[in-house]
Amino acid sequence: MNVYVQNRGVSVEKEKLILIDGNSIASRAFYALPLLSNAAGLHTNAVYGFTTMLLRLIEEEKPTHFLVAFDAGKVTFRHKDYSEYKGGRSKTPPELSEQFPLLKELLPAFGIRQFELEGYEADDIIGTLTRTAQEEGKEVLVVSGDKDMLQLVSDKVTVALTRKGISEVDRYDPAEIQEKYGLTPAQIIDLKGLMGDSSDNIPGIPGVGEKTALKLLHEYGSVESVLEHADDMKGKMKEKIRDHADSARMSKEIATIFREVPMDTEWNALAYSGVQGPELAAMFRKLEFKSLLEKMDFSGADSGDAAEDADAPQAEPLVVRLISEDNIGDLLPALPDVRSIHVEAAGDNAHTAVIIGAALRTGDAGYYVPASVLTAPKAQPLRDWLADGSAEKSTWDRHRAELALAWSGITLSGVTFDVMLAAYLLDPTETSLTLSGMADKYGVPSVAPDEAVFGKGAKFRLPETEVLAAHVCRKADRIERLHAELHERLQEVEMLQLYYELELPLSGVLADMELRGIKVDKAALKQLGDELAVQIDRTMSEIYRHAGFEFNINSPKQLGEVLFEKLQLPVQKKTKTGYSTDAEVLEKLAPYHDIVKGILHYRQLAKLQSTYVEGLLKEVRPETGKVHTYYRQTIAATGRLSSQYPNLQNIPIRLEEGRKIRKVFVPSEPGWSILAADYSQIELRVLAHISGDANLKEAFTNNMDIHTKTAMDVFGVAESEVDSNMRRSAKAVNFGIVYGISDYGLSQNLSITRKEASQFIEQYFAVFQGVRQYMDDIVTEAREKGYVTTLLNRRRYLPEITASNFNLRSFAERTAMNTPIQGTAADIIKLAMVQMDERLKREGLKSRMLLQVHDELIFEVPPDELEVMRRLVPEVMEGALKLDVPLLAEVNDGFNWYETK
DNA sequence: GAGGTCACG
DNA sequence: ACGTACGTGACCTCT
Repeated sequence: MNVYVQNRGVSVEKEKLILIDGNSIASRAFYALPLLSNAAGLHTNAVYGFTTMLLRLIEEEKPTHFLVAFDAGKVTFRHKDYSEYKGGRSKTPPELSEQFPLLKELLPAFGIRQFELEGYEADDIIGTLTRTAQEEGKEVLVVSGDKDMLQLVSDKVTVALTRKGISEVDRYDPAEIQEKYGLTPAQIIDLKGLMGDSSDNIPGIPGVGEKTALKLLHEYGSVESVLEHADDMKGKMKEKIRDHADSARMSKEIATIFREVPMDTEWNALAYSGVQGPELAAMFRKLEFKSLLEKMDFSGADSGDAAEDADAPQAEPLVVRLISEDNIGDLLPALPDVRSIHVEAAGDNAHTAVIIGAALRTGDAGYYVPASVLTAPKAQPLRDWLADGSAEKSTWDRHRAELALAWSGITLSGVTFDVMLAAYLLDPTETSLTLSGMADKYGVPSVAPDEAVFGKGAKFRLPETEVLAAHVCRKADRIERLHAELHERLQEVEMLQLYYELELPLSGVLADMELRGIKVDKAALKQLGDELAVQIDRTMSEIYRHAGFEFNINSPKQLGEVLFEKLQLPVQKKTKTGYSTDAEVLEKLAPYHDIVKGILHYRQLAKLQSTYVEGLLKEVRPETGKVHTYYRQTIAATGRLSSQYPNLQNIPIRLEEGRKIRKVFVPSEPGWSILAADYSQIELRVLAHISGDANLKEAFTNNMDIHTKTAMDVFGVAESEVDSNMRRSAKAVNFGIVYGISDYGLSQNLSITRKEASQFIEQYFAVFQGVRQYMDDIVTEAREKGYVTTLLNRRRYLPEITASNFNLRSFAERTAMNTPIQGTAADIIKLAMVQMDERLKREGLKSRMLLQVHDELIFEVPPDELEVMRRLVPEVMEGALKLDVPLLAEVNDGFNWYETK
């Protein structure tokens, strides 16, 4: 809040000091946030949380004075009085302690003073400064996660305590402490004296918790007074207080913040005059706080290239030439010199993105061509150049550019390097894959983030033409620079083949598939929707009848109230925010009340209606009657594709009601067929290959039913003795193996005890010893190298594999086991797609590849090619990559997607 | 924008 | 003891 005081007609900002307990806030942030880390492997989550808090405080509080205090020294004066102080506290995890140096480096960039003194804790420093500030009549805000700080509150001193994580704080003034505890700030130490504090190993009076302590204080006022009146109490309480009187006195003393730390308390020494822009930007870059870099917009208005810090490379000024219909003649002679281009288009969905303009970078200038000029008749030579496969250019996201241009009737080819794809291969877990971010990450001159130039969401605006042109040209320039840099890095990690022979060609294949789209029978889909509407209506009435009133079934909150409060059904599971009502819970509740079946049915129908009928209908292009999904090649950490607008990789199949949705996906030409081919057990075959397990390899070489074979081995029975239950268990074990098995996960999945699950796993490893060896080896390898790879050398870094936190480390270990399997399967089908595309072209077939769903490919096929495609597709898929076990692809066709089963 | 739920491999 | 299976995207509610 910004407080102004009228002072002789001039508004003068009131002085305000913020004091932060550095250790407390860093540790709250550390435990509240996932364990982020930067490319150098340094963990940064506590620093990140700290940073967001600083930014918020500066923005909202407008402090004039600022200091962060830290604990210093392992032994404080408190230990002299009480040697057990903070005993039993688990020591600071290394992932947190390594962040303190970063934090102490960050604060100067914020322009914030910091202070620590051997033998004292942060709260003593803060206590001392609040005392002197208050004596001078200054206003203070103390920020901490430690309730002890409340003793410092006064009419001048407010204490803000973090609540659930660090995103929110509760502010306390004397009135609020009175309201919440019925105590004065000074009595907070009495409270501690009585109840103790297990986290600091302060004993208090055993058996006295917050409730009792408050009751005693409300009656007697202080620890001393409580002890004096011990005789007035009865029974156990009397004994407890008498037996632990010394403990209570000492606890109170320990909890009292020392406010006479020998230090400089000069007010002016704490003055705060704002952040050090370039230093802060440099720190954010080092820490890889990309979202903050973008939000802060360090580029400023003076110069577009001002974002660099001292050590970042400077770009020489770029000559920008604005192209119009009148001067397009100037551009044409320069085309042979163009090295990189950038197509700027607005919108997340590449198929509907609106082209803003394009920049072309030659040796000595950047040319900016607005969209209106791109499509003008006079720009035909430019469009011919864009479509010229022998005119080589590099891009950022060639796939997206190709789609956006195609919908404006412009062809893009000749892309020989795509910076975005390269950056993805170098780190497929990169979550904000932006050109601006990659420029900073890989040490080429900065470029402003798009958000800083355009704004985001509803605030999206085109800046004036000169600014826009300069920005897009600068992007083209950075693409050229990153091309050289990333090519070299790909070479260093031996990914050139993966890049040039698989990912880059695939991006073109994907664009072609998506532009073709798949035809949707809209009338049939609407018909399905009408039928669903009737059923949904009926199911809703039934649910309301059981409940006795109407409510929003879609609201988990309202549904929870109905089930667990109104109907008193037994609570099975809680979520962060309340009762869990997911399908697993509802299944368990079904025997208790008839309403539950209705809800399960309603959920199923509602999902189909909203996502697969209404959602899909919205995505059908009126012009073509088709849906054009947008495959994303740089999202999944394992190398898989993902699909959006609409997602065609999660169309229902498991339940018959949903599976009917597939009937509306039809060929785009009359008389043609849909043909689908899927890999059989590709992940387990991959596992057989990379683990080299003899038993597993033999099973696939003999083309056995793998789940039955697993059941035979795990249960030690003959094939004829494997019943459906045994096969089901074996199947679950196989899934578990692929996911990086744990006994707990398997026990959940099979509803068996952990012990039984553990025995299954043990049995499995006894007969598939090569698999066990692989699982052990891959985790060790991940720990040693910091990453795992697929068969085609796709790489995924796993910094958390060495975490001291059990959960984080276990997660990383399961990922180490799973990623080579899932990722190699992704490599294989991607290879098949590139090869399939070539074969279709080479053999002049009219059949078209339409979709990929992780382990299957879907085509539309004219009648006269059905026979050849039934043979060709499995042949290409099975031959995509040679493994130690055969790959098997099964093919089916029909007149719609549903019939390909 | 986050959280819950559920669709797929 | 810790508390999860691996990888995604869309829709809905609620803050």
